[in-house]
Amino acid sequence: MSGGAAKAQRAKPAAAADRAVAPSRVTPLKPAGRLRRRVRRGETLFGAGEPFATLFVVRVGCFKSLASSANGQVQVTGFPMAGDVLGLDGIDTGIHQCDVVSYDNAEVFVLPFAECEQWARETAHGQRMLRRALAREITRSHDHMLLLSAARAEQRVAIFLLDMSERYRRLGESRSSFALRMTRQDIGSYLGLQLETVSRLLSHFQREGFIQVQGREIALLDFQALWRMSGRAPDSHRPRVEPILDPQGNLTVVADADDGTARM
Amino acid sequence: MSGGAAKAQRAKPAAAADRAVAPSRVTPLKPAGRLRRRVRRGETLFGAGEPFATLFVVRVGCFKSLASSANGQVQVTGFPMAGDVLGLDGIDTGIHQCDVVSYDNAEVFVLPFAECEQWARETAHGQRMLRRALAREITRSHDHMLLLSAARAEQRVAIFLLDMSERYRRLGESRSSFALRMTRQDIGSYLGLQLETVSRLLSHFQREGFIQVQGREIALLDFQALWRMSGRAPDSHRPRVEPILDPQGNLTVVADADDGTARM
DNA sequence: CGCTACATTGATGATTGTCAACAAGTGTGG
DNA sequence: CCACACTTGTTGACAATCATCAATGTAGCG
Repeated sequence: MSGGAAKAQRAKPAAAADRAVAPSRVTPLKPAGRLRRRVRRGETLFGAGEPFATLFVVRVGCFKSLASSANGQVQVTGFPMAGDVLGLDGIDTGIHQCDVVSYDNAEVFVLPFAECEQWARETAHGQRMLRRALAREITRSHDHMLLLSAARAEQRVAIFLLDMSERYRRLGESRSSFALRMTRQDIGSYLGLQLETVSRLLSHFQREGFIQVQGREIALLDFQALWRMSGRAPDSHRPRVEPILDPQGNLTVVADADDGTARM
Repeated sequence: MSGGAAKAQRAKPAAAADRAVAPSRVTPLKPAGRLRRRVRRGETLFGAGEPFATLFVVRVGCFKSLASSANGQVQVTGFPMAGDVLGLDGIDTGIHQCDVVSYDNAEVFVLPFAECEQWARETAHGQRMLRRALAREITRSHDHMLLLSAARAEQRVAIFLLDMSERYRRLGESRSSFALRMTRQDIGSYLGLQLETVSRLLSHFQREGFIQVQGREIALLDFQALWRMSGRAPDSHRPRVEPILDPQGNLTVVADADDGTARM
């Protein structure tokens, strides 16, 4: 289905390739930025074991990424949303290590990895982008490992809520009222908890007046209390990250003034 | 001390740089491979918050890497040993996110990141090496996250023992008898357990006859039983990784036949 | 409307953390 | 050489957190 749509778009890279230089400093990424793929609710963008060929950048929608161990257990490792890069896990071995499944009818940019490599080789900015995407994934993992090994259930859920809030805020939506896309089970898997524990703690937070819950509709009422529960400082800002999407949802690159080889 | 030694070696990159082409297919990496740094027992190779300038490859010794969260809690994220790459966590932000501390009197290769970047830009192999080092870190993290969120204490310890065994084997040492370098507390931190739990389970495995423990001296007696405890399949081999050190402990690169730009 | 997936809540127990005491090993200084 | 402090490791008793099992409620969807 949408796999067919993707194929149809993949069939015309040459056509996209001959749009040559763009003069502005911030330019849409070409030709890769032209390739898009729609992913329908519940559909798998790529699966573990499949050969790795392209990276993706989420344009709209929310996904879950699943890491599965040899013995067959599965864990949600993240909830990629607009602006996040997908597929990095395949770079090492050439085989995807994760499943990525869409919660919504989503749309992603398709970045054939061969082009990414060339872009990285030819431009300092491309190199930096790719490398940072990888490194950020590492620090993200470390943060999550800390949560999984040290934080208590109450903290985990509070951190999850604050994290989602912050991500929605960055996407220009409300930070205090949003609809979660994922089930309690997926949240639990992500946080290393059982779904019942997640449900109980959400109810608990609601009784305390910190949040309001109605199924997947969440309203954060008392950020200070949530920060207190989370055991973190409210000002524990991650270093600022240059967004990969412009406000219109287009893939952008910042051309380097000092980069003579940047001629894509 | 060892910082001084490193500085003295850093002072002569030009001298090393003019050794031109090596004819063999496997060549020592130059000039970066010439730079080494000694790290003494208990010394910090680099610390979180320090500016990132170089990558390291462990030549001899065993380290622990520590991730610390904003609220001050610390977790051991790994036990880097010979052949492992250190410092990748600094690439994203330019600031190290981890502390890395040596258990032994160790020695590392110093790879100034500017040179790594150039190497990556100029050679396909360099690019691949760097990217794979990053991506491998990601899959390693995912594996560990699975362990932290799903495995029970018994499984974690069994997995830890089998993992250490496999790593010693790859370094050419015995896979069934080795001396751990780290304390029970560090093992516990790494596995998301209390030190008492680690100690108890080691004792338990010994009573069952799976292993023999004498402080940090470990002998694995029944691999099959350990695999059973671990809940994993014995054949769950990670895809083979080209080693970064040759048997003599020198840093090596494999020259690409198909890489015209590989002229370092 | 009924099926199905998802969510909530309660009761119970297992796993593991916490606290505490003690043993063994190591290094230091008198 | 011994006494001493200090770190590390072991083991036990107990408590707390969270998983498990089970029942019920609710919302979406053909």
